[in-house]
Amino acid sequence: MNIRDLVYLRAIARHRHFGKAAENCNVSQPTLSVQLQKLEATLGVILIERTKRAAMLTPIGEKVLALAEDALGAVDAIHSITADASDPFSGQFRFGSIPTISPFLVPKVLGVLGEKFPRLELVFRENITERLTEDLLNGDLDAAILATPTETPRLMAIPLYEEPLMVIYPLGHDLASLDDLDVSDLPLDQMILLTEGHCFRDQTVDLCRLQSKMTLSETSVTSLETIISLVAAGQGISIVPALAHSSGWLDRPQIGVKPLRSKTATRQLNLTFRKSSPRRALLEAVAEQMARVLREG
Amino acid sequence: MNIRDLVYLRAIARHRHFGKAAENCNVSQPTLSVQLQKLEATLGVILIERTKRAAMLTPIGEKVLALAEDALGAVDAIHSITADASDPFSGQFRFGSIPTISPFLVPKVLGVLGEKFPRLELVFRENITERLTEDLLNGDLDAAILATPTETPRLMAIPLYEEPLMVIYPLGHDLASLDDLDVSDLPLDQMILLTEGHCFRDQTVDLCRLQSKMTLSETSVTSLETIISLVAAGQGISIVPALAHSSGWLDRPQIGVKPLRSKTATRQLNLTFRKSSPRRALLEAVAEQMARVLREG
DNA sequence: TAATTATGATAGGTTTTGTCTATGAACATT
DNA sequence: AATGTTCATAGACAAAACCTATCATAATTA
Repeated sequence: MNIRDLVYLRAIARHRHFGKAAENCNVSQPTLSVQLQKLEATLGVILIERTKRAAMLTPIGEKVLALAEDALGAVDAIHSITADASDPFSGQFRFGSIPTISPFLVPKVLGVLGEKFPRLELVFRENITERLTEDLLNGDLDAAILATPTETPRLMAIPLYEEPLMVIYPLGHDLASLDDLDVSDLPLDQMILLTEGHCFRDQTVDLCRLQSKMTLSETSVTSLETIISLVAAGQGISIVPALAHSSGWLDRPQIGVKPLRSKTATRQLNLTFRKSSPRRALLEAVAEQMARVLREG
Repeated sequence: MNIRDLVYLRAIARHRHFGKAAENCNVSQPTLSVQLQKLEATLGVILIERTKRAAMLTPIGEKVLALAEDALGAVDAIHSITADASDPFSGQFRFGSIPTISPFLVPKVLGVLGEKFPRLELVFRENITERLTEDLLNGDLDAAILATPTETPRLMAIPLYEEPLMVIYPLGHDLASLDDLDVSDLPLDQMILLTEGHCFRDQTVDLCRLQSKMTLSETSVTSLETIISLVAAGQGISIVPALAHSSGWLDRPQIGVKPLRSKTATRQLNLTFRKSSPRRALLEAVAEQMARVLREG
């Protein structure tokens, strides 16, 4: 059976006339005759009672027509939702980011994207890199802002921003007197870290292990906010992403902030998504907006 | 768009794999690839995100699939109701008969048809010939038991029974002494007739005008039952169909019954229906049962 | 009653669509 | 690097839909 046949049936039922129905369907009258006969043959039932005066539905034809209208309604609905969705900048856009980025970036990004792509329905989800990657792979997420290069073969990334890292310390700390900080200058035993699972912890730890021989502290907390509070309370020092500074999170009287000199003391923010994603154009446009927000603040 | 394409979409969505879906649909994998691409092209939307690992639905694909399932459900329903209805002795059978037949015939006919055709859903409607003919023509009725030959060109009839006519009179009436009655023997001024619209009135009047010069009475009532009551009360005589007699309606102590001698004093009962009716087999079987009931009582 | 008109069915040929096999390209796994 | 898996592409072939021309039958009109 063909959807076209159901359209023909509907037309014949409405016009009660093969010729007019054919005209309405933009086909010839024999086409309609033949196709309806085929439909009737496949169903094993006479749907239309033919007269020279009027073609009328049989009782079973009425029932079939009612169901055909249901089917055609669903098909029409498919056409209408896909017509809307053929605009690449419409529909849901589900993206995530990691906890060490989202508080500084996402509020602004949501605002800008909402303004630039008003037909886009934005859905945001915060999680650690591992979970976001899973969600990307199984299709629950369209994109994620990550700070780690994509190792998963099915994913790819557009670079957004190379973010410097900053040292924060209590104002009275020895570090306050040094001008140009390097990792080797840091008292690593005083370092407050994020707990396992945060990619930013791994990056910090790698950086320290690479550039300093001092033993790392084992103090760890679950959020940058807690780190900042502890530093403000004079409980240690830490390394935080520059965005935390430019977003005003470090504007506290008890905290000093200094950049790290090393060129490797940065993290690379990327917009990561499936290589197979059919929404490349949208993803690139979104990445461009995000990069602009990051550059221009 | 083709219903088959929706089946393919569903299969790919379920198996998340073109090859397995193709196997499931009994077609080759390229067929599925090509057809899905065509579907996506006509809709202007990517429905499936292809990976070497799994083929997964895009968000719009999910929505389209949901609607496709609706459409396929309706199509399945069409197949299932038509499979049931392909039995010619199933479904609704809507028939009617005129008031001067139905009380004697329909109770028995309903019983017999219900027994012989248990899958048939019988719907009965009593009305005068004119209304029944209208209902036949516009398709609201499948058949009607009428006592008039079909004049309408689009209708045809199967003869059921040639029914004699009987004279009824009050027991003390003059007619009681005559043996073999003819219309010309009847005192037409005492005749009680049915009201206009009943074909049986017309037939009676025609018969009397043809075979007698006496002026007809103008007394008329709306039912045979009233006629019988009036005759029983000694208010006149009448002509009634033989079925009224054989059905026991005339078994009253005050009423005498005699047949009319004339060979034209009969009415022909027919099963009338549209020439174009697609249910010829059923109609003929039904007519046969009705004729049997009429013959065998 | 006969001619005319209207309607749906049928036949034969053309175009469009669907399907197959064979093969290719991209990626994942060994 | 080699192998295997997966979907896409190409070209040939088959099926289906469609069109024009024509027919048969019924309804209408002369």
